[in-house]
Amino acid sequence: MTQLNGRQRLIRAGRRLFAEKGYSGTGVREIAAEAGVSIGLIRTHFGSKAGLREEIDRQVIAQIEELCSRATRHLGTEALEHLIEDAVEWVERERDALLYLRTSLMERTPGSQALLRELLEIMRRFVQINRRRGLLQDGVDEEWAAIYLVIDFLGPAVLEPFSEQEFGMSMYHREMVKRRSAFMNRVSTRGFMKS
Amino acid sequence: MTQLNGRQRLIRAGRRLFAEKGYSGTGVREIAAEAGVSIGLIRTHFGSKAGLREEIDRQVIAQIEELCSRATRHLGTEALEHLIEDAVEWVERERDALLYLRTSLMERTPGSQALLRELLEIMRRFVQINRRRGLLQDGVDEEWAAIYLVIDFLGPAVLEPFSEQEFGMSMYHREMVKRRSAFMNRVSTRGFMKS
DNA sequence: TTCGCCTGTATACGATCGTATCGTATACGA
DNA sequence: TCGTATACGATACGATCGTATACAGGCGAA
Repeated sequence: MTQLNGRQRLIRAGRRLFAEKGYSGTGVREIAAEAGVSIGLIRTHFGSKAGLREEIDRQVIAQIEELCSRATRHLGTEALEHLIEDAVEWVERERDALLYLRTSLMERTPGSQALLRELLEIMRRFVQINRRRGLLQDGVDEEWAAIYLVIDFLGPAVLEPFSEQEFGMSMYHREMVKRRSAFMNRVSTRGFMKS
Repeated sequence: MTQLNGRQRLIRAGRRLFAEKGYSGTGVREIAAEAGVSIGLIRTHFGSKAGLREEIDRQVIAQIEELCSRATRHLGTEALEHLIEDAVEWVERERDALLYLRTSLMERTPGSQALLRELLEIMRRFVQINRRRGLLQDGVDEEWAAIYLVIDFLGPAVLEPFSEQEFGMSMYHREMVKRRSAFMNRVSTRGFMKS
Protein backbone atom coordinates (compact mmCIF):
# COMPACT_ATOMS: atom_id res chain seq x y z
CA MET A 1 0.00 0.00 0.00
CA THR A 2 2.91 2.30 0.69
CA GLN A 3 3.95 2.37 -2.95
CA LEU A 4 0.55 3.66 -4.04
CA ASN A 5 0.38 7.32 -4.92
CA GLY A 6 -1.78 9.85 -3.10
CA ARG A 7 -4.72 9.47 -5.42
CA GLN A 8 -4.96 5.72 -5.03
CA ARG A 9 -4.42 5.88 -1.29
CA LEU A 10 -7.27 8.36 -0.96
CA ILE A 11 -9.56 6.01 -2.87
CA ARG A 12 -8.61 3.11 -0.63
CA ALA A 13 -9.02 5.10 2.56
CA GLY A 14 -12.29 6.66 1.42
CA ARG A 15 -13.74 3.31 0.42
CA ARG A 16 -12.88 1.77 3.76
CA LEU A 17 -14.14 4.67 5.86
CA PHE A 18 -17.33 5.27 3.85
CA ALA A 19 -18.05 1.56 4.14
CA GLU A 20 -17.54 1.55 7.88
CA LYS A 21 -19.13 4.81 8.96
CA GLY A 22 -21.11 6.02 6.00
CA TYR A 23 -20.52 8.98 3.73
CA SER A 24 -21.75 11.75 5.99
CA GLY A 25 -20.26 10.01 9.00
CA THR A 26 -16.77 10.36 7.59
CA GLY A 27 -14.83 13.63 7.44
CA VAL A 28 -12.31 14.60 4.80
CA ARG A 29 -9.64 15.06 7.48
CA GLU A 30 -10.15 11.50 8.60
CA ILE A 31 -9.81 10.21 5.06
CA ALA A 32 -6.65 12.21 4.46
CA ALA A 33 -5.18 11.04 7.76
CA GLU A 34 -5.86 7.37 6.99
CA ALA A 35 -4.40 7.80 3.53
CA GLY A 36 -1.40 9.59 5.03
CA VAL A 37 -1.79 12.65 2.80
CA SER A 38 -3.04 16.20 3.26
CA ILE A 39 -6.69 17.27 2.94
CA GLY A 40 -6.01 19.46 -0.03
CA LEU A 41 -5.24 16.45 -2.14
CA ILE A 42 -8.89 15.43 -2.22
CA ARG A 43 -9.70 18.67 -3.97
CA THR A 44 -6.74 18.32 -6.33
CA HIS A 45 -7.72 14.87 -7.56
CA PHE A 46 -11.47 14.66 -7.16
CA GLY A 47 -12.68 18.24 -6.81
CA SER A 48 -14.59 17.52 -3.64
CA LYS A 49 -15.60 14.86 -1.16
CA ALA A 50 -18.55 14.00 -3.40
CA GLY A 51 -16.16 13.64 -6.33
CA LEU A 52 -14.14 11.12 -4.38
CA ARG A 53 -17.27 9.12 -3.72
CA GLU A 54 -18.17 9.12 -7.41
CA GLU A 55 -14.78 7.72 -8.30
CA ILE A 56 -15.11 5.00 -5.65
CA ASP A 57 -18.60 4.22 -6.94
CA ARG A 58 -17.31 3.80 -10.47
CA GLN A 59 -14.62 1.38 -9.41
CA VAL A 60 -16.86 -0.74 -7.19
CA ILE A 61 -19.62 -0.91 -9.77
CA ALA A 62 -17.10 -2.10 -12.34
CA GLN A 63 -15.97 -4.85 -9.98
CA ILE A 64 -19.54 -6.03 -9.38
CA GLU A 65 -20.33 -6.07 -13.08
CA GLU A 66 -17.24 -8.12 -13.76
CA LEU A 67 -18.08 -10.49 -10.92
CA CYS A 68 -21.67 -11.12 -11.94
CA SER A 69 -21.23 -11.32 -15.65
CA ARG A 70 -18.40 -13.81 -15.29
CA ALA A 71 -20.50 -16.10 -13.11
CA THR A 72 -23.64 -15.90 -15.20
CA ARG A 73 -21.83 -17.17 -18.25
CA HIS A 74 -22.63 -20.55 -16.79
CA LEU A 75 -26.11 -22.01 -16.68
CA GLY A 76 -28.62 -23.27 -14.14
CA THR A 77 -27.74 -23.93 -10.53
CA GLU A 78 -24.13 -24.28 -11.57
CA ALA A 79 -24.07 -20.56 -12.34
CA LEU A 80 -25.45 -19.76 -8.90
CA GLU A 81 -22.69 -21.82 -7.33
CA HIS A 82 -20.13 -20.03 -9.45
CA LEU A 83 -21.54 -16.68 -8.40
CA ILE A 84 -21.28 -17.57 -4.74
CA GLU A 85 -17.74 -18.89 -5.13
CA ASP A 86 -16.58 -15.92 -7.19
CA ALA A 87 -18.11 -13.61 -4.62
CA VAL A 88 -16.15 -15.34 -1.86
CA GLU A 89 -12.90 -14.95 -3.71
CA TRP A 90 -13.68 -11.32 -4.40
CA VAL A 91 -14.56 -10.62 -0.78
CA GLU A 92 -11.34 -12.21 0.40
CA ARG A 93 -9.42 -10.00 -1.99
CA GLU A 94 -11.43 -6.80 -1.58
CA ARG A 95 -13.41 -6.96 1.61
CA ASP A 96 -13.72 -3.18 1.79
CA ALA A 97 -15.33 -3.08 -1.62
CA LEU A 98 -18.10 -5.41 -0.48
CA LEU A 99 -18.81 -3.40 2.65
CA TYR A 100 -18.75 -0.24 0.59
CA LEU A 101 -21.27 -1.73 -1.79
CA ARG A 102 -23.50 -2.50 1.15
CA THR A 103 -23.29 0.96 2.68
CA SER A 104 -23.65 2.70 -0.65
CA LEU A 105 -26.81 0.76 -1.37
CA MET A 106 -28.27 1.87 1.90
CA GLU A 107 -27.37 5.50 1.43
CA ARG A 108 -28.96 5.78 -1.98
CA THR A 109 -25.78 7.12 -3.47
CA PRO A 110 -26.06 8.43 -7.03
CA GLY A 111 -24.10 5.32 -7.97
CA SER A 112 -26.19 2.89 -5.97
CA GLN A 113 -29.22 3.26 -8.20
CA ALA A 114 -27.05 2.45 -11.20
CA LEU A 115 -25.56 -0.49 -9.36
CA LEU A 116 -28.92 -1.96 -8.46
CA ARG A 117 -30.18 -1.56 -12.00
CA GLU A 118 -27.10 -3.30 -13.33
CA LEU A 119 -27.58 -6.14 -10.87
CA LEU A 120 -31.21 -6.50 -11.89
CA GLU A 121 -30.34 -6.50 -15.57
CA ILE A 122 -27.76 -9.22 -15.11
CA MET A 123 -30.19 -11.40 -13.20
CA ARG A 124 -32.98 -10.82 -15.72
CA ARG A 125 -30.71 -11.90 -18.53
CA PHE A 126 -29.66 -14.92 -16.52
CA VAL A 127 -33.26 -15.97 -15.93
CA GLN A 128 -34.11 -15.44 -19.58
CA ILE A 129 -31.23 -17.56 -20.83
CA ASN A 130 -32.11 -20.35 -18.46
CA ARG A 131 -35.71 -20.28 -19.53
CA ARG A 132 -34.65 -20.60 -23.16
CA ARG A 133 -32.48 -23.58 -22.30
CA GLY A 134 -35.40 -25.19 -20.50
CA LEU A 135 -33.74 -25.01 -17.11
CA LEU A 136 -36.57 -23.01 -15.55
CA GLN A 137 -39.59 -24.75 -14.11
CA ASP A 138 -42.87 -24.09 -15.91
CA GLY A 139 -45.01 -21.14 -14.87
CA VAL A 140 -42.33 -19.32 -12.90
CA ASP A 141 -42.70 -15.54 -12.55
CA GLU A 142 -39.50 -14.53 -14.31
CA GLU A 143 -39.36 -10.97 -13.06
CA TRP A 144 -39.67 -12.13 -9.49
CA ALA A 145 -37.08 -14.79 -10.05
CA ALA A 146 -34.65 -12.03 -11.03
CA ILE A 147 -35.57 -9.95 -7.98
CA TYR A 148 -35.18 -13.02 -5.83
CA LEU A 149 -31.68 -13.60 -7.19
CA VAL A 150 -30.70 -10.00 -6.48
CA ILE A 151 -31.96 -10.30 -2.92
CA ASP A 152 -30.09 -13.52 -2.33
CA PHE A 153 -26.96 -12.00 -3.79
CA LEU A 154 -27.19 -8.94 -1.54
CA GLY A 155 -28.48 -10.72 1.55
CA PRO A 156 -25.17 -12.00 2.88
CA ALA A 157 -23.60 -8.59 2.28
CA VAL A 158 -26.34 -6.98 4.34
CA LEU A 159 -25.81 -9.44 7.19
CA GLU A 160 -22.02 -9.43 6.99
CA PRO A 161 -21.33 -6.77 9.64
CA PHE A 162 -23.36 -8.78 12.15
CA SER A 163 -22.09 -12.15 11.05
CA GLU A 164 -19.05 -12.46 13.30
CA GLN A 165 -21.18 -11.73 16.33
CA GLU A 166 -24.15 -13.89 15.39
CA PHE A 167 -22.53 -16.86 13.66
CA GLY A 168 -18.95 -16.68 14.88
CA MET A 169 -17.58 -16.21 11.38
CA SER A 170 -17.89 -14.13 8.23
CA MET A 171 -20.75 -14.78 5.84
CA TYR A 172 -18.02 -15.41 3.29
CA HIS A 173 -16.07 -17.87 5.37
CA ARG A 174 -15.52 -21.16 3.50
CA GLU A 175 -17.62 -23.18 5.90
CA MET A 176 -20.49 -20.72 5.84
CA VAL A 177 -20.37 -20.55 2.06
CA LYS A 178 -20.46 -24.30 1.70
CA ARG A 179 -23.64 -24.54 3.72
CA ARG A 180 -25.17 -21.56 1.98
CA SER A 181 -24.36 -22.97 -1.42
CA ALA A 182 -25.88 -26.31 -0.52
CA PHE A 183 -29.00 -24.72 0.91
CA MET A 184 -29.54 -22.36 -2.00
CA ASN A 185 -29.02 -25.16 -4.46
CA ARG A 186 -31.60 -27.23 -2.70
CA VAL A 187 -34.11 -24.42 -2.33
CA SER A 188 -33.85 -23.34 -5.93
CA THR A 189 -34.50 -26.85 -7.23
CA ARG A 190 -36.69 -28.48 -4.59
CA GLY A 191 -37.61 -25.95 -1.90
CA PHE A 192 -37.22 -26.70 1.79
CA MET A 193 -40.77 -26.98 3.08
CA LYS A 194 -43.52 -29.48 2.43
CA SER A 195 -46.54 -28.04 0.72
CA MET B 1 -50.25 14.72 13.79
CA THR B 2 -50.94 18.22 15.03
CA GLN B 3 -52.47 16.96 18.27
CA LEU B 4 -49.30 15.08 19.19
CA ASN B 5 -47.10 16.63 21.83
CA GLY B 6 -43.54 17.77 21.25
CA ARG B 7 -41.97 14.53 22.33
CA GLN B 8 -44.01 12.40 19.97
CA ARG B 9 -43.56 14.81 17.10
CA LEU B 10 -39.79 14.69 17.56
CA ILE B 11 -39.87 10.90 17.42
CA ARG B 12 -41.93 10.97 14.23
CA ALA B 13 -39.73 13.56 12.58
CA GLY B 14 -36.51 11.88 13.68
CA ARG B 15 -37.68 8.51 12.42
CA ARG B 16 -38.57 9.88 9.04
CA LEU B 17 -35.41 11.92 8.58
CA PHE B 18 -33.02 9.27 9.91
CA ALA B 19 -34.70 6.80 7.57
CA GLU B 20 -34.31 9.08 4.58
CA LYS B 21 -30.87 10.58 5.10
CA GLY B 22 -29.23 8.51 7.79
CA TYR B 23 -28.33 9.43 11.34
CA SER B 24 -25.24 11.49 10.67
CA GLY B 25 -26.82 12.97 7.57
CA THR B 26 -29.59 14.56 9.61
CA GLY B 27 -29.08 17.60 11.86
CA VAL B 28 -30.97 18.34 15.05
CA ARG B 29 -32.18 21.65 13.65
CA GLU B 30 -33.74 19.83 10.73
CA ILE B 31 -35.51 17.40 13.05
CA ALA B 32 -36.83 20.19 15.23
CA ALA B 33 -38.01 22.14 12.19
CA GLU B 34 -39.88 19.16 10.76
CA ALA B 35 -41.45 18.49 14.14
CA GLY B 36 -42.36 22.16 14.46
CA VAL B 37 -40.66 22.56 17.83
CA SER B 38 -37.46 24.15 19.08
CA ILE B 39 -34.06 22.40 19.12
CA GLY B 40 -33.79 22.52 22.90
CA LEU B 41 -36.68 20.10 23.23
CA ILE B 42 -34.52 17.24 22.01
CA ARG B 43 -32.26 17.74 24.99
CA THR B 44 -35.24 18.08 27.33
CA HIS B 45 -36.83 14.79 26.36
CA PHE B 46 -33.99 12.59 25.14
CA GLY B 47 -30.82 14.18 26.50
CA SER B 48 -29.15 14.23 23.12
CA LYS B 49 -29.50 13.32 19.46
CA ALA B 50 -28.23 9.83 20.28
CA GLY B 51 -30.87 9.54 22.99
CA LEU B 52 -33.57 10.32 20.45
CA ARG B 53 -32.27 7.57 18.22
CA GLU B 54 -32.32 5.08 21.06
CA GLU B 55 -35.95 5.86 21.76
CA ILE B 56 -36.82 5.45 18.07
CA ASP B 57 -34.90 2.16 17.99
CA ARG B 58 -36.88 0.86 20.95
CA GLN B 59 -40.20 1.65 19.35
CA VAL B 60 -39.35 0.22 15.94
CA ILE B 61 -37.88 -2.96 17.41
CA ALA B 62 -41.06 -3.45 19.40
CA GLN B 63 -43.12 -3.11 16.23
CA ILE B 64 -41.01 -5.66 14.36
CA GLU B 65 -41.20 -8.14 17.21
CA GLU B 66 -44.95 -7.79 17.32
CA LEU B 67 -45.17 -8.18 13.54
CA CYS B 68 -43.05 -11.30 13.29
CA SER B 69 -44.26 -13.13 16.34
CA ARG B 70 -47.87 -12.62 15.30
CA ALA B 71 -47.26 -14.08 11.85
CA THR B 72 -45.18 -17.03 13.01
CA ARG B 73 -47.94 -18.26 15.23
CA HIS B 74 -49.12 -19.94 12.08
CA LEU B 75 -47.37 -22.88 10.49
CA GLY B 76 -45.71 -23.80 7.23
CA THR B 77 -46.05 -21.74 4.07
CA GLU B 78 -49.23 -20.28 5.51
CA ALA B 79 -47.14 -18.48 8.12
CA LEU B 80 -44.90 -17.04 5.42
CA GLU B 81 -47.94 -15.70 3.62
CA HIS B 82 -49.21 -14.22 6.84
CA LEU B 83 -45.85 -12.59 7.47
CA ILE B 84 -45.85 -10.99 4.05
CA GLU B 85 -49.43 -9.78 4.40
CA ASP B 86 -48.91 -8.45 7.91
CA ALA B 87 -45.79 -6.68 6.73
CA VAL B 88 -47.77 -5.02 3.94
CA GLU B 89 -50.39 -3.79 6.34
CA TRP B 90 -47.70 -2.51 8.68
CA VAL B 91 -45.86 -0.72 5.90
CA GLU B 92 -49.06 0.95 4.75
CA ARG B 93 -49.64 2.15 8.28
CA GLU B 94 -46.05 2.99 9.23
CA ARG B 95 -44.01 3.36 6.10
CA ASP B 96 -41.38 5.46 7.88
CA ALA B 97 -40.80 2.74 10.42
CA LEU B 98 -39.90 0.27 7.68
CA LEU B 99 -37.49 2.67 6.02
CA TYR B 100 -36.00 3.46 9.40
CA LEU B 101 -35.49 -0.22 10.05
CA ARG B 102 -33.66 -0.47 6.77
CA THR B 103 -31.38 2.47 7.39
CA SER B 104 -30.72 1.53 10.97
CA LEU B 105 -29.66 -1.95 9.92
CA MET B 106 -27.19 -0.47 7.51
CA GLU B 107 -25.73 1.96 9.99
CA ARG B 108 -25.06 -0.64 12.64
CA THR B 109 -26.93 1.30 15.25
CA PRO B 110 -26.65 -0.01 18.79
CA GLY B 111 -30.25 -1.10 18.33
CA SER B 112 -29.76 -2.74 14.95
CA GLN B 113 -27.68 -5.58 16.33
CA ALA B 114 -30.45 -6.31 18.81
CA LEU B 115 -33.02 -6.12 16.05
CA LEU B 116 -31.20 -8.56 13.83
CA ARG B 117 -30.72 -10.98 16.68
CA GLU B 118 -34.41 -10.80 17.49
CA LEU B 119 -35.29 -11.45 13.86
CA LEU B 120 -32.97 -14.44 13.74
CA GLU B 121 -34.37 -15.85 16.95
CA ILE B 122 -37.92 -15.59 15.66
CA MET B 123 -37.02 -17.36 12.43
CA ARG B 124 -35.07 -20.08 14.22
CA ARG B 125 -38.05 -20.80 16.44
CA PHE B 126 -40.27 -20.84 13.39
CA VAL B 127 -38.08 -23.37 11.61
CA GLN B 128 -37.86 -25.52 14.72
CA ILE B 129 -41.62 -25.64 15.21
CA ASN B 130 -42.17 -26.55 11.59
CA ARG B 131 -39.61 -29.29 11.77
CA ARG B 132 -41.39 -30.76 14.79
CA ARG B 133 -44.68 -30.71 12.93
CA GLY B 134 -43.09 -32.49 10.03
CA LEU B 135 -43.52 -29.54 7.66
CA LEU B 136 -39.83 -29.29 6.86
CA GLN B 137 -38.29 -31.40 4.12
CA ASP B 138 -35.76 -33.99 5.28
CA GLY B 139 -32.10 -33.04 5.54
CA VAL B 140 -32.62 -29.28 5.46
CA ASP B 141 -29.93 -27.13 7.11
CA GLU B 142 -32.10 -25.51 9.74
CA GLU B 143 -29.76 -22.68 10.64
CA TRP B 144 -29.50 -21.66 7.03
CA ALA B 145 -33.23 -21.90 6.62
CA ALA B 146 -33.57 -19.32 9.39
CA ILE B 147 -30.97 -17.06 7.81
CA TYR B 148 -32.71 -17.46 4.48
CA LEU B 149 -36.00 -16.37 6.03
CA VAL B 150 -34.39 -13.30 7.55
CA ILE B 151 -32.88 -12.35 4.21
CA ASP B 152 -36.16 -12.76 2.41
CA PHE B 153 -37.92 -10.71 5.04
CA LEU B 154 -35.38 -7.89 4.78
CA GLY B 155 -34.85 -8.07 1.04
CA PRO B 156 -37.88 -6.07 -0.07
CA ALA B 157 -37.09 -3.45 2.57
CA VAL B 158 -33.59 -3.10 1.15
CA LEU B 159 -34.93 -2.68 -2.38
CA GLU B 160 -37.85 -0.45 -1.40
CA PRO B 161 -36.18 2.93 -2.04
CA PHE B 162 -35.34 1.84 -5.59
CA SER B 163 -38.63 0.10 -6.21
CA GLU B 164 -40.65 2.98 -7.58
CA GLN B 165 -37.96 3.71 -10.14
CA GLU B 166 -37.22 0.10 -11.12
CA PHE B 167 -40.64 -1.52 -10.96
CA GLY B 168 -43.00 1.43 -11.10
CA MET B 169 -44.48 0.69 -7.69
CA SER B 170 -43.61 0.03 -4.07
CA MET B 171 -42.34 -3.39 -3.06
CA TYR B 172 -45.33 -3.42 -0.73
CA HIS B 173 -47.91 -2.55 -3.33
CA ARG B 174 -50.72 -5.10 -3.44
CA GLU B 175 -49.89 -6.30 -6.92
CA MET B 176 -46.19 -6.68 -6.14
CA VAL B 177 -46.96 -8.51 -2.93
CA LYS B 178 -49.29 -10.93 -4.65
CA ARG B 179 -46.61 -11.96 -7.10
CA ARG B 180 -43.96 -12.09 -4.42
CA SER B 181 -46.13 -14.22 -2.19
CA ALA B 182 -46.85 -16.63 -5.02
CA PHE B 183 -43.21 -16.86 -6.00
CA MET B 184 -41.95 -17.37 -2.47
CA ASN B 185 -44.58 -19.99 -1.83
CA ARG B 186 -43.51 -21.85 -4.92
CA VAL B 187 -39.81 -21.56 -4.25
CA SER B 188 -40.08 -22.68 -0.65
CA THR B 189 -42.00 -25.82 -1.59
CA ARG B 190 -40.79 -26.70 -5.08
CA GLY B 191 -37.99 -24.37 -6.12
CA PHE B 192 -37.99 -22.59 -9.47
CA MET B 193 -35.22 -24.26 -11.42
CA LYS B 194 -34.83 -27.74 -12.79
CA SER B 195 -31.97 -29.70 -11.23
C1' DT C 1 -51.03 32.63 46.77
C1' DT C 2 -46.63 30.55 46.16
C1' DC C 3 -43.82 26.96 45.22
C1' DG C 4 -41.84 23.48 42.28
C1' DC C 5 -42.21 20.90 38.21
C1' DC C 6 -42.92 20.06 33.46
C1' DT C 7 -43.02 21.44 28.67
C1' DG C 8 -41.28 24.41 25.76
C1' DT C 9 -38.47 28.52 23.32
C1' DA C 10 -34.53 31.40 22.16
C1' DT C 11 -29.91 31.98 21.76
C1' DA C 12 -25.02 31.44 22.60
C1' DC C 13 -20.72 28.47 22.45
C1' DG C 14 -17.00 25.77 20.98
C1' DA C 15 -15.93 22.24 17.82
C1' DT C 16 -15.82 20.39 13.42
C1' DC C 17 -17.42 20.39 8.78
C1' DG C 18 -16.17 20.87 3.56
C1' DT C 19 -13.93 24.01 0.72
C1' DA C 20 -10.73 27.63 -0.92
C1' DT C 21 -6.30 29.73 -1.21
C1' DC C 22 -1.60 29.95 -1.35
C1' DG C 23 2.63 27.80 -0.97
C1' DT C 24 6.62 24.47 -2.31
C1' DA C 25 8.88 20.39 -4.50
C1' DT C 26 9.56 17.44 -8.24
C1' DA C 27 9.57 15.86 -13.00
C1' DC C 28 10.06 16.43 -17.74
C1' DG C 29 10.19 18.15 -22.48
C1' DA C 30 11.87 22.07 -25.35
C1' DT D 1 18.12 25.59 -18.14
C1' DC D 2 14.12 27.33 -18.48
C1' DG D 3 8.98 26.87 -18.43
C1' DT D 4 5.24 24.48 -17.09
C1' DA D 5 2.39 20.99 -15.35
C1' DT D 6 1.66 17.91 -11.70
C1' DA D 7 1.76 16.24 -6.81
C1' DC D 8 1.29 17.51 -2.47
C1' DG D 9 1.15 20.39 2.09
C1' DA D 10 -0.30 24.11 5.41
C1' DT D 11 -3.64 26.97 6.78
C1' DA D 12 -7.62 30.07 6.72
C1' DC D 13 -12.73 30.77 6.07
C1' DG D 14 -17.54 30.61 6.57
C1' DA D 15 -21.09 27.45 7.59
C1' DT D 16 -23.11 24.09 10.33
C1' DC D 17 -22.76 20.74 13.85
C1' DG D 18 -24.45 19.03 18.70
C1' DT D 19 -24.84 20.83 23.12
C1' DA D 20 -25.42 24.12 27.02
C1' DT D 21 -27.61 27.94 29.27
C1' DA D 22 -31.24 31.07 30.43
C1' DC D 23 -35.82 31.90 30.76
C1' DA D 24 -41.27 31.78 30.01
C1' DG D 25 -45.92 29.98 30.65
C1' DG D 26 -49.09 26.42 32.60
C1' DC D 27 -50.55 23.57 36.29
C1' DG D 28 -51.24 20.86 40.44
C1' DA D 29 -50.01 20.70 45.49
C1' DA D 30 -49.06 23.12 49.66
